[in-house]
Amino acid sequence: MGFKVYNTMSRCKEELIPLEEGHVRMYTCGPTVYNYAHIGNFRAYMFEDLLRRHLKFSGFQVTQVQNLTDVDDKTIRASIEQGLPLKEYTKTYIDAFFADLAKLNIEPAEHYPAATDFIPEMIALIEKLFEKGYAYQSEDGSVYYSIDKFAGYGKLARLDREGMQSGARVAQDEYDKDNAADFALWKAYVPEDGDVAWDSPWGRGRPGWHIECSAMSMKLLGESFDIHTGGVDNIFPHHEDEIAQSEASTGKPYSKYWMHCGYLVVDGKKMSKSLGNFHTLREILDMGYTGREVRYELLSAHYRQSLNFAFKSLEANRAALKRLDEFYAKIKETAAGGTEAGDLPEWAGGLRDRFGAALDDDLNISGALAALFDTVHAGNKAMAEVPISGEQAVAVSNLWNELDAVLGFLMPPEEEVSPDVAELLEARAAARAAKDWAESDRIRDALAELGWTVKDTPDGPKLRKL
RNA sequence: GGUGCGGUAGCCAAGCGGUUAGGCAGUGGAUUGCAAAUCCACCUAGAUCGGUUCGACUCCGAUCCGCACCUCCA
Repeated sequence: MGFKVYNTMSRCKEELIPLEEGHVRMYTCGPTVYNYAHIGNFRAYMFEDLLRRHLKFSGFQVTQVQNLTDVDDKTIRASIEQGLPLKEYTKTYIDAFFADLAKLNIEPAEHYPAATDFIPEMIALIEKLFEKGYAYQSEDGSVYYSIDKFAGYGKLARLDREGMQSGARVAQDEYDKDNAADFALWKAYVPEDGDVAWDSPWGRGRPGWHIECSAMSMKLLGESFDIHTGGVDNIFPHHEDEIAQSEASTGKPYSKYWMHCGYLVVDGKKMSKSLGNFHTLREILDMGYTGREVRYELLSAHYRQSLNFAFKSLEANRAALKRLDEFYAKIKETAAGGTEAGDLPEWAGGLRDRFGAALDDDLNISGALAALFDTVHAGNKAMAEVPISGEQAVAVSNLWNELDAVLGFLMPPEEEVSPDVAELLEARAAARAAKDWAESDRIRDALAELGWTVKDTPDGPKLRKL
């Protein structure tokens, strides 16, 4: 049984069979670097991270490309407002983006092409579209794509061209186009663009939004590749237009599978700047939540489902992670006595298969987590009766590492015990030996203030980070 | 108007035509010097109305409600 993914193109789950055996090439739409990304954006990058990690877990080699959109209306406007060159302006947010990815333990992609580094490729692609008769230049100098020329236009979004109601935005934008729905490949220079412009066969200007993804994906992954992802809001127009540009220029199928994640919502509404209900990652971290807790939150609902963000769930995640950490700590303590990995204890035997099978079903993370927690429960119960051997513990620990390669939140943060904490712990042990409970409790409170819980177990006191 | 997604216990969230999903919270108990952790027990759902079926949360239809997209929002 292979890995089945829901393909937006067919609206069905299909088994993932890469064009090149054993190697999945995927293009994941990345951030527009005009501001800090909000966690709604990271929901998408988190879904892509789970996808790539599960592909690797399943034995595929992965080549992932994630673009950085560093030129568009918003970046240009903001850089001019701040009086900074475009590159300098976007650098801040590109750096912030990578810092945030690291906080969330999102694995880096193989390539992060920036749009402004691929202008020649975009121009070449537009020239090809001219040659093939899909592009035309309007009076203002801009170049448009004629959607009427491309028979497959609308196949991804399943547009009913007749039933389309022109939105307010179309009306303002219809000036020189053959068809109001035609989209820009190249935008002629306007003074508002400042010094952001490139020379092209059609005069100075800058690329349209969709062309960068077509140019960069085909350059780095080939004219046909396996998976293209993004948020559901990208289905139309962005991905539809990418297909039109790419397939018209090459005559070949573009991406084989299209995967789209649902929104992150706050109070039932899409997170957006206009509603003022968005949160950046740094803001959440400043409130004292950890990247790990946010990772768990963003990962714990199925990717095609909308995910309701709430601080209350971050609290719940903290408790759930604590349960996992408690279990793992127990395993590690036992594993310290064994060197070679032995057989898994019976209660952990089916976990890997159950976990993998759940994710094979279009990344059913809930099923995978249920398998994990069931095992923790079974393990706690079994170990309370009969301790496992060091060799078995090593086997469980290895399994945990293997699953963490997919989940990225199983490994507890390092806990370094400072000397004064260690001293307090000893003093408390002495007080307890002398049955001086008042002193013992006082020291426990002192430790709590330093951020540590102490637990008295049959094997002696154990420290845990609060 | 077109297209798509969804409504599951206090909250979050899955699978499944009949057999306990899971997490968090809550209650009672075991354990503990007291705790913590853990275990045991309890609480235990399927928007509404029809239909199919021996049997439906699961399939079909209708209705209601919520959300999103319909030209540069992940």
